[in-house]
Amino acid sequence: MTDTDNSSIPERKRGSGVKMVYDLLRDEILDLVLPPGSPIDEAQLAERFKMSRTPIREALVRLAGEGLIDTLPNRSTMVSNIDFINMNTYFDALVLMYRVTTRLAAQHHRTEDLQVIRARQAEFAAAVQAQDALAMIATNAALHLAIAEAGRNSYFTGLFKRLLDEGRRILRLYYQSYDDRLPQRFVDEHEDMIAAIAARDAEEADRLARVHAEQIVHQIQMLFSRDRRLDIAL
Amino acid sequence: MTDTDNSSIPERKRGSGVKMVYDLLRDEILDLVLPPGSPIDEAQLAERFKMSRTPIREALVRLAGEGLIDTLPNRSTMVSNIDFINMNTYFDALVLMYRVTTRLAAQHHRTEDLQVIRARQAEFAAAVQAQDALAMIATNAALHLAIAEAGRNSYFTGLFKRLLDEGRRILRLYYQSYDDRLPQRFVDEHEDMIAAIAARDAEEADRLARVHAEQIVHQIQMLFSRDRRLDIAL
DNA sequence: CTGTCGATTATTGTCGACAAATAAAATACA
DNA sequence: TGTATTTTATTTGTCGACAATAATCGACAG
Repeated sequence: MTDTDNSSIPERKRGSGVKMVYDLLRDEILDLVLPPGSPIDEAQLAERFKMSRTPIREALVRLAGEGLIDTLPNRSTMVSNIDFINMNTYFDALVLMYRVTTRLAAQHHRTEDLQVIRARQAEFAAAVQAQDALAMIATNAALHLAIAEAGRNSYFTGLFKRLLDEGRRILRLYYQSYDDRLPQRFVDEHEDMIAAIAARDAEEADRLARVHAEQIVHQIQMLFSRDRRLDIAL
Repeated sequence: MTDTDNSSIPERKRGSGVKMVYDLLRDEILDLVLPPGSPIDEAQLAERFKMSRTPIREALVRLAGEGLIDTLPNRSTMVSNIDFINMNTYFDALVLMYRVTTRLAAQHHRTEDLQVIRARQAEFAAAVQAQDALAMIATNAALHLAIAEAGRNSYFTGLFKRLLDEGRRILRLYYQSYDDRLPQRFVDEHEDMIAAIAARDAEEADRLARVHAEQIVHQIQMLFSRDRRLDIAL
């Protein structure tokens, strides 16, 4: 698994290595390619990327800043665990952000925003049709971020993006539990939300977003209460 | 300003240097000791703290991750500017967090939480009495964080803490504009909020928090629209 | 006098090596 | 045979030096 051919990229630009390592590790962690608890070895990464430990270290510091890896002083560093204990508090925050961003979108969107939103919705529907779990996660996030953008509050958008990223691992578990048979229902709910936004009905948009979010959260909670094996596996 | 006597701490423990530099720079930035735009020189800091550039660099990476410093590649790094353009979006987020945390506190607090909250309120009142602006910022944040803790949602508490930290520089400008003659009104509003929490009246707690937050925001906006010199000064 | 080009300089990004710290292994001892 | 202690090994944290890059300064042409 360590024999990825990187001999084809012998030349790197100064300063690009950190970002490359950071992005790659981040994706691998969030997509559960590196499951929680996986050891992160600096020397190994240094060899793999043909660079010194210094830039590797910088990437790891950034990942640690986002809470994606845990570093015990002078000892090993590993992929951080998914916090199942505080999961409900996370979901509360997620529901709130769903509501707020959708409500603001209904209030402040412009006509051109709707085109972007509908395009994202079409992509999500396509992912659902194709039964591609990873694409569903990505396009769903893109759709809701497009809605958030239409709300014209960059701060909320940033918070929301952060929140979605943090939950990506949980969503990954959720969607893969579906075995890629998937919820057409989400597509319909999205359609209703978009309609409410277009009608500038803030209250209805808020309500629909709440129902939509709580429904997803409820299903995820069902999954984790039904299937305790996941706790052991991680 | 660079001749702080650090000769008295010749011995540092392995790994403590990064945290020391990080904490110090963070405080200096947030308290406007290092105003926005101040250059950050690695070599200078290395000499000042009698350590290599490597740990300095790690501290800077973390600060950059929080957006407190801006790093242009291969060139200088400086204290980041306060984002006055998106300030209103920040305030919206702040108001929302004030409301949510206070509402949750009314719903979920335990009796022992109230003791902590009242202690923080007393400290805030003392800071107001003493006309100590920095202490007011700190104790006000501590009070609202205590309320957030009582809401029993660690995720919201974390978000709120982050938000308050990010706004610390703006609040610093605000409070110092008061010339330390200060709003007894805030103390009273806090009292009302605490009473609503104690009575477990979520709606009233939410309403009071909203009024409280919007009132502060309004005053800050007044300050910045009245006093455009601040834009130039930074 | 002004603008462009090139050399100098200053600062960052990266490297390889060493030192400190901890865990694991090996050894001594009861 | 089991436990305590020493030794070894592995990995992290730190250092000083070097390489790359952009700003600065100055020479020179217009």
